[in-house]
Amino acid sequence: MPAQPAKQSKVEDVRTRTLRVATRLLAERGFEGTSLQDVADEVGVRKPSLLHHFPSKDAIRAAVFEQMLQHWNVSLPRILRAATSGEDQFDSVLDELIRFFTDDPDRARLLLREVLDRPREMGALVRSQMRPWIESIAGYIRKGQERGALHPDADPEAYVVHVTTNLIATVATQRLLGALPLDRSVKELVRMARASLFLPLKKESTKKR
Amino acid sequence: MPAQPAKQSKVEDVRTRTLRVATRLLAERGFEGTSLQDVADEVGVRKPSLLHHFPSKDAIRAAVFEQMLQHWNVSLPRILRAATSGEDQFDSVLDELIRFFTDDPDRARLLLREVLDRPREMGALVRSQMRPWIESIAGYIRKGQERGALHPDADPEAYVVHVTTNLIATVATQRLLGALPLDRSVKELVRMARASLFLPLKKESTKKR
DNA sequence: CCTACCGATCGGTAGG
DNA sequence: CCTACCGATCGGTAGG
Repeated sequence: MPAQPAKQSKVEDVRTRTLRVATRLLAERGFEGTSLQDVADEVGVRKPSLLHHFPSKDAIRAAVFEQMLQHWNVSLPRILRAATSGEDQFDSVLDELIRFFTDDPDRARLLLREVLDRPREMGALVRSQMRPWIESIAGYIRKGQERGALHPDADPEAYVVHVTTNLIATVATQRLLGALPLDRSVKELVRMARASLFLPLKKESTKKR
Repeated sequence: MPAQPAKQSKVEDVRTRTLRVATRLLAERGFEGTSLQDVADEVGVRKPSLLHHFPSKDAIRAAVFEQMLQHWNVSLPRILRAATSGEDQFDSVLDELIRFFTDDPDRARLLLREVLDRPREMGALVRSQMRPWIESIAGYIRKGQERGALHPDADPEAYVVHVTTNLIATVATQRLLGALPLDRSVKELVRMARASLFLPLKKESTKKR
């Protein structure tokens, strides 16, 4: 039965379990609120064993964050593809964005904590990694404005940032506050995003459909 | 020259200075990321002196938070008055809300951290303290919907929560990310809030003005 | 991946 | 408001 070689016989190795446990604890309690002992206890090893797999506590935080960035880089092509495809560009992009954060709400909490705890580092990361994505979406909005299909006074960059910020904050604080059901919050967020971007249909313009 | 009685001769007493310093540090670094030593150093006293004025570190956090709630309770009547006054109800309420958080961005950061760190306690507080305010504003929105002046498919409670959440998250992360200027972000937030609530003017309805 | 241990710092107390 | 001090826990290392 244990036919696999020893190196991969474990269902899930310590490194993988550490990342999974640390993601949850760092999202819930923050970096300073999470001790290596907490992580070790839930992983099921002794504290020094963690530091065999990661050189320091901060390296665990960095690895957790990078893992999230890798998930984002997997989702990003789908988002940008959605932005160039046919009709439902807007809903497709927003759906992918919603999926990314609702798939694992810890992503939203982790991101929010990083922004609060490490503003300079996150600012640099936004400028280098997120900016191109924001500009890409903002570019499509500008084209829509030139076609007369979108609100001409919308500020494309600020709009994209707001929709994203609102989504992250909503997902991060949702199950925590437990006030409104998440699907109801997200539905209203989508309605607000649409209503504040699309111009109401006039009788003249669109002919097809 | 030192004509004042000794009891109030200090420009600012230790308790007041502690609250001011702790507000900033707790907003910037969070509860677990701030030590009593950090606070004592900036206040300019020894650590045990803080614990003469406050029974514990958690009591300092609670006092800082309650001070913010008191500021909110000062602003709240102005907000609700704005909601019942004449024409510019919407802008007045939103202006007061914007003023509350931009007056001291640490309020937004503190609130966000509390929601992340103490979800259950904050959930209870929202339900007991914020709910009436949310319902009040949502009530005005419902009336507007019945008059046919506002988007009929808007979800009033979810709408109010989203505008507030977005404002808090935007102010909290603003100077930190340093991407868009705050006034530009806030301007777009107001535009989005208006455009997603008010129906575009039709030719028939309004006669006065 | 373990036991054993390190110096530093934590929140908090005693006692004046 | 201070000095002196407490036990507990922190991240991390030695060495096997």
